[in-house]
Amino acid sequence: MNLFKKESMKLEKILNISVDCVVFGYDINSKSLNVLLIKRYLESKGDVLVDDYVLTGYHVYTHETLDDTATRVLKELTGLTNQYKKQFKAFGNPDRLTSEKDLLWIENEEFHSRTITVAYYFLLNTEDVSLEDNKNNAKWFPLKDLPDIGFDHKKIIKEAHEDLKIKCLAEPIIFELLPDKFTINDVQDLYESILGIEIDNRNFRRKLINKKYIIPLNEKQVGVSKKPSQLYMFSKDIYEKMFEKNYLINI
Amino acid sequence: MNLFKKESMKLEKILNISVDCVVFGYDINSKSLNVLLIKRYLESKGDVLVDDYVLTGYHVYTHETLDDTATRVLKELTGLTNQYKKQFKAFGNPDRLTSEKDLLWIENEEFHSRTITVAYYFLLNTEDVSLEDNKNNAKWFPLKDLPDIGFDHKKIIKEAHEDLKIKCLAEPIIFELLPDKFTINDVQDLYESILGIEIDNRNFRRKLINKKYIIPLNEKQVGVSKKPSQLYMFSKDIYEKMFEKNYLINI
DNA sequence: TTTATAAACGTCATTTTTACGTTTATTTTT
DNA sequence: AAAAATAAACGTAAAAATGACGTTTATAAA
Repeated sequence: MNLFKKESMKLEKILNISVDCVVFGYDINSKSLNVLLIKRYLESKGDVLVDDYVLTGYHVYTHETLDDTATRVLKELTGLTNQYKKQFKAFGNPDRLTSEKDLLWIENEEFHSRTITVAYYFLLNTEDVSLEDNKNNAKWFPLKDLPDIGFDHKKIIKEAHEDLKIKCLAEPIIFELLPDKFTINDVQDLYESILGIEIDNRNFRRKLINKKYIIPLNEKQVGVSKKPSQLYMFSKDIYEKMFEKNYLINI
Repeated sequence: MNLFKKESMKLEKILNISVDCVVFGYDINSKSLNVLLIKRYLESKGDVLVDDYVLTGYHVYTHETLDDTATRVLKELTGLTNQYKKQFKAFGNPDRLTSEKDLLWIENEEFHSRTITVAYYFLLNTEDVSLEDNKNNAKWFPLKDLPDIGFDHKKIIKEAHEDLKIKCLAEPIIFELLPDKFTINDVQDLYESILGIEIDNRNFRRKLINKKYIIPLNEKQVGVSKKPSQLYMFSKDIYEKMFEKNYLINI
């Protein structure tokens, strides 16, 4: 988006179309795959009417692309702009926002109950996000221990996770969730978190170390008790240069 | 969709949301992967204003799911209702319907220029569709030799094809494009059409024959010159029973 | 100095893939 | 009726990848 556009065009929302973002963040210390959610709270006359969490999202503006909407939404919540982003599905069931809580919430907001949302997921590592004084009461939740979630966002998170599972097997997007310098075990732990499986460390290590784009650094972990492990980085450049589509039919 | 809904609810279109369908059909005789397109023709005072092809699609009704819209659109064009269907992407660039021809067309129609479309693809075999006296002038075109195409539908077809390429490597959707009885070479030809690669017949044949869900029939091809080949069928049942998610990390 | 432990390396059998050569069954031609 | 042509189908051996383990090593803590 350029400034010209921003200033000269009215920011006109499309009231029945939104983008919702599943922000996945991996916490390398707790080895937890997390989702960033924002608080939805409404009370009236002392009664708590709505108190749960939802995905971050917003309407699409008439002048912007869906990708731009997603980018904007992530930026507003986290300040980040260059994270891996994938549009994975549109959700448009007529009853998707029709629970009692959702209707109460919508009354207070400026959007239709019959809204179709285009869902994206983002990949980043938890440490890159500062949640100090964010207006939305955003909070990380482990994917395995989600709170009460509004709208149809639980379903959206589940489908994002399914897409991520498939995608991380075929593309090196796993590194988007890790810091620049990581250990082989970090990668394994993350795969195990995403896929919900156990992997043999010795075989996994061999496989990864043999990749030319997994580059050992002249550094080791510091501040760990026990043997500190070797740090590696992922070279996207090398990956892309050596990449040739592998048409392995695997049915 | 049930009759009750159909009769009691007004069919109210959401004017800025549509579903477009990329109908892939494989023609086993010509070994051609085809796309079903409908004619878009407009003239005024003897001048031909618009004359090209587009995907079949329609608005989403307020009371129906996106999946239902796609199913409805396919049925109206082909009469078919049980084909493999996949929602693969939403397209919502603000300029996606703003070429001169598109604007002329839209004037005559009942939808917004700022429409977001949710794109699906369907898989079937060309022979299952009868195009006799269809109102839309629908026609099959080889994916490799598409005509002049309106809106952003060329892009949509391209992305559908990319999704199909990836998907057919990991799931047995290839059989959705073939007749019930097929030869090993049919499957190979189809993979080659979709992926645009050449496959070693001897290795491919061995691989496929060893699958328990590829079942040899007591039948051979008839009416071919040269050695007639063995016919096989695909058993979805067996596939699903023996299936266990294979978490092969392939990056 | 010893101990505990996670990291890192090694081995071998099995399976899968790759890259070819050969045989077989059928139709068409002679 | 035999021969020729050809697509279908089968076979083999080397190389690569995987799976299932056992062993060694480097470090911090005891």
